[in-house]
Amino acid sequence: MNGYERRKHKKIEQVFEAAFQLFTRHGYQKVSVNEIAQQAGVSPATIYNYFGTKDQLYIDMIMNWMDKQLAKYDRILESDLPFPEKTKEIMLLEANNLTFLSEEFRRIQAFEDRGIDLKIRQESEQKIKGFFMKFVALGKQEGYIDKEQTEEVAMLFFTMFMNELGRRWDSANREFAISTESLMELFFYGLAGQHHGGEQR
Amino acid sequence: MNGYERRKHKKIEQVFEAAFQLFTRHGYQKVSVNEIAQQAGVSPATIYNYFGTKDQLYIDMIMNWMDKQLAKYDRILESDLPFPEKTKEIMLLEANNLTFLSEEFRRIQAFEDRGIDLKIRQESEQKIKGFFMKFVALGKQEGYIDKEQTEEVAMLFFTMFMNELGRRWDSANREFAISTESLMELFFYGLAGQHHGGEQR
Amino acid sequence: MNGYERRKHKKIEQVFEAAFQLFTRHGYQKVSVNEIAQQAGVSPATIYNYFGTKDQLYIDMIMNWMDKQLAKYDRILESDLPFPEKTKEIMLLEANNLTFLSEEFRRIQAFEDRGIDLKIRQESEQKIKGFFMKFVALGKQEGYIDKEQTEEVAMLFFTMFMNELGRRWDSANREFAISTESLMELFFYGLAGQHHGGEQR
Amino acid sequence: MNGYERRKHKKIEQVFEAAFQLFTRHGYQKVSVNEIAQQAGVSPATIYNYFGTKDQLYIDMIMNWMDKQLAKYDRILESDLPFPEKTKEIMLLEANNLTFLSEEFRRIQAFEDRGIDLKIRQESEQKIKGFFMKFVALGKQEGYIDKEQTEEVAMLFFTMFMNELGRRWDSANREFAISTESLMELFFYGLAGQHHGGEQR
DNA sequence: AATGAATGAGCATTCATTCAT
DNA sequence: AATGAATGAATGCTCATTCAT
Repeated sequence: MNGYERRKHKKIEQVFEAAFQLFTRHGYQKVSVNEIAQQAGVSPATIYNYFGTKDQLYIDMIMNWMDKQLAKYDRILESDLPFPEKTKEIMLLEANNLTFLSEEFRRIQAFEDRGIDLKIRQESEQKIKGFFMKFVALGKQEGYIDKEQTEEVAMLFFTMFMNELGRRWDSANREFAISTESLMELFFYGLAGQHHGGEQR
Repeated sequence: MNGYERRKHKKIEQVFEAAFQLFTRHGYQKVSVNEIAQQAGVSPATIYNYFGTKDQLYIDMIMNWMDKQLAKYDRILESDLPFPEKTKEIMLLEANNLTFLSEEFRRIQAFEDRGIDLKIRQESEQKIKGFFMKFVALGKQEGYIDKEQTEEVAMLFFTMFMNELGRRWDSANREFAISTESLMELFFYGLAGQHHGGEQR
Repeated sequence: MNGYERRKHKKIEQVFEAAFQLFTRHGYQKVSVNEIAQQAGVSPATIYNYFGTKDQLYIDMIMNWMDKQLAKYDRILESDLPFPEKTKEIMLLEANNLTFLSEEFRRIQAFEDRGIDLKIRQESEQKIKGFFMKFVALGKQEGYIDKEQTEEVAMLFFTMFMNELGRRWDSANREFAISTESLMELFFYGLAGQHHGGEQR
Repeated sequence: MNGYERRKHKKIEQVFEAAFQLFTRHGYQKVSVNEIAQQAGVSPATIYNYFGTKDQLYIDMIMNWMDKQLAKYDRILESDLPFPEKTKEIMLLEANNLTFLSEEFRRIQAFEDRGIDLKIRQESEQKIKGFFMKFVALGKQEGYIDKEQTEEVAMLFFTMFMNELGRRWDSANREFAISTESLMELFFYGLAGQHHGGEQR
């Protein structure tokens, strides 16, 4: 990377950071490109030079952010912790960011019809899936996940929890924080609890 | 109700319906009051006569909608179905609406500081809680919910599922629909599944 | 006046009073007909039944108010006070209303092109002029007004003072109140003061 | 000033001019920002880029205009004319603008509570006061203003005349124009006239 | 390559006025 | 005679985007 490219890269990073902060704090619609430009210390025109549209800036920023997150999770997965600890770790580590991730995923779908570069998306989704496959496989292997469970269902269940945790985290200061113990309990054994027999139903 | 009031009531309902459709389809920010007015067949000024602001229209519409939903759920709760069937029914019946409900709840909090009529909100929240209390009590009584479980945690868990179902429903046409069987299974017995012993951990 | 007419008259008076209060406090443009209707305890439609337009309401209200004011001033003129006292009395009595009167007069001119009933205006102007003629004649007779002075010029001078007094009165609570002594002094003897010789110029 | 700044400055001047014309002709409320933009040959957004609000545009425009006026008056004060001539000159020179100046001053006070930049205002008021001090001092020195007169009262009296002149000028085409001779006479010697003895009162 | 300046289309909101009852 | 309800047109202001430099 020469001088030009380094500066360019740095500006892009500044834009990503400003965009992330503002979008997560106030939502996509409430943040103007000019605000982002100002906070990033560049001109709005520069943003358009790089990203073309506000939508594209948004998407690129998410992708960038997601890559960073997944790298973190991978590191945890490869650590020596027992499975439930890894789970808790990942869930809690960035819980306050997770709502953002999942909600934005849906939003991205709304953009699709505008000719977004699908390759990047699919690539990222591939990465997410890769992470989950590893996660579920590990859980099964260590006996914490029913072997009959498909990866897809487990993935859904896991993200569901992450989302919810993110939500609770966010509003924690307000009404109630949930005990992570109860949460793990629910995660692994459901509403019926750990000690249910099999007689119902 | 005389002629005036009947017409007034009808117009309000038309506005609620148009607002619901448009807001759920395109999101709060993307829908203009004029659009709603047009679709409802009234003038924008009429909307402002009734609701005062776009925010308030939004909130009132949600409250109205929520009341209707809860009435439906209540009816199901009071039916003769077995508990898991009731659960499934409620979760699925209006699954496509549920994302909306839960996401909007959070959004409403953002309005709070603008002097929203708290009474109405609290009243509605009371109703929701009332429904959950009944639901959880029933589940415990019929042995499907661990008696140690608090209402709050159960409530969280339930809404979490509803949200997720709503989400999947929405994108069902695309990649994967989840089997409701797996879902119920997860709901009651968690990731570890129905037949786990107690030996792990 | 029978029952109908009495009620009608009363409503009109209520409207006049509300309109006067609101217009003087907030200005013509900032006050809506609906506000006036509400404060007067009638429906906006009623106002339109009586006055036809906002403009006309405005004009009628001014005329009504002016008649009442002039009646007061007439009573003072006919009293036994010495001329400067009468002058001071009239200037101060309703000083806080005067700004309104004079400023609105100009505003009325802006309405003219919309076919306002000129008769009423001219009639009122006639009354004002009548009052001034009496006032100036009295002043001359008692030696307080230079006999060479025309009525028109004296009238202008007098209203100028009234206006200014109104203004100062209004902002009195804020910066400076002017001494009525200085004012009277200026009124009768100008900037050069009472004791000027004739040597300048 | 480079190319950018020159163009920017020019646009601002265009906006000031359009705003001045329209506001003075039709009043603050009757003129829309879009109209000003159109007459100035810029987009409404440009106006908002520079001024932020209609209120602020208004205030800035007044301040700009006032500075220009005061510069003119200063030049007259420093000329070789005798004092009454200077007075007449200043009063008449821009008489048609004066109503505007004084009336708007009051209006500006109404803006105060909205966080207007007080520094600019105070600075301008300082300038006005500076002009008056000079004016009154000169008048006293040349024997046209009673040495007992305070600056404040003299200032009030002077602006009162300016206002009234402005008013008459405006409606000059209609009913009566006032002779500047009479006016000067009144200004210096009041209603009692130049030749009054001291025997009244 | 980067930017300051400019914009047009759009949005929430208001208000004088009308009309069915 | 009086009104509650309804409205269309207008207004202040915003923002994604473009363009001259």
